[in-house]
Amino acid sequence: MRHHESNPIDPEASELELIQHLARHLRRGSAVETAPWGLSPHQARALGVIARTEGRRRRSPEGDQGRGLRLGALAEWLHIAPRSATEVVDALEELGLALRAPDPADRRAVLVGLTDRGRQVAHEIRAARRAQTETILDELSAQDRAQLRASLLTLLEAATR
Amino acid sequence: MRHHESNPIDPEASELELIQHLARHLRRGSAVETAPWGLSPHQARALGVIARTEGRRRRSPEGDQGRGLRLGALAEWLHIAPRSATEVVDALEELGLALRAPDPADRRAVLVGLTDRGRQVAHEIRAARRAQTETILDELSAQDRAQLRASLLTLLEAATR
DNA sequence: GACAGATGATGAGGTTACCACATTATATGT
DNA sequence: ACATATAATGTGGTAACCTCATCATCTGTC
Repeated sequence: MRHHESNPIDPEASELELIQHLARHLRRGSAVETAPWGLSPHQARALGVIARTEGRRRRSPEGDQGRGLRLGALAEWLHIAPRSATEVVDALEELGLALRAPDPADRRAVLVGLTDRGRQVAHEIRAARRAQTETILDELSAQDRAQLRASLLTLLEAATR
Repeated sequence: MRHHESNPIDPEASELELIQHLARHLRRGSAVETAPWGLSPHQARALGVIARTEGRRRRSPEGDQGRGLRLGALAEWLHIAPRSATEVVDALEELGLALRAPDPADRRAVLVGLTDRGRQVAHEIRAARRAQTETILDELSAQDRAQLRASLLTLLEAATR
């Protein structure tokens, strides 16, 4: 008798435990997914955040100046300690995807921006990830999904209080 | 100007990203929570799984024999590699909460069971965790919560396929 | 009933994603 | 002008995983 039972789910697990299981699987999944670019999931996430804030900071007509996100701000977006942001930026810089530049407004601070290649990779990964993400999320109806998002935001708020 | 902005949530984050944020917070939270017993969250989870399977395996009238969960089975419940189950059991054994015993049915295998203290700690932690968990989950209506559970199970299935 | 191949646990060694604390440079309020 | 706060980072650590190799044991087949 060979019952494989590859993926048992404890029926007594709370919703929070399910979230943790799921997060683990997602991490594994996205590790595979971002491997082609040589990025860990964490690095990919950071790249994405930098790209998005660059995007939000609409390209002003001329200047490259002013581009960039403070390390501390990146840490906040990623919900990690500032020290950990340093690390992830180190990695992205070594990969030639990000650049540090001094903040002209505060010489203690550092602004992180993307290289051209960084922007390109961010774009590619975003597309790939969106595809894979949607594959999973498409299991839910739009309504369920909206509901899920709302619940998650509620829980996030409760958990961080 | 001191805008603290302690907990920004990226409006473009997908539901899956929210799940990952939340999981991280939960891990931190439960680290604090299980600290009084000197257990990491991971260890506490393992303890819980062992306790539950012991529970399910209803105490047969007489014997202590037959108690215990294979390491491999524990790994499956926890969704980790067998090697990692070895580690967590090492830790629980060192803490005097679990015991290894040879499986009479297969001499390669090892059965993990709880010590009396292990059972007690499992019980205490379970109560404490349930309280804290409920504090968070109580932010949701019963209906939202059921809906959340259903969505999570759907996603879990999709993610592990 | 012997033996090839599968399986259970574990040793060895590695990685990722964090953390706190101390330090240094700079900024800021009084 | 100076105490205090803040930004990033060096140092050093941890938890929670992993793979691959190994060894003991089991199982099916001939």
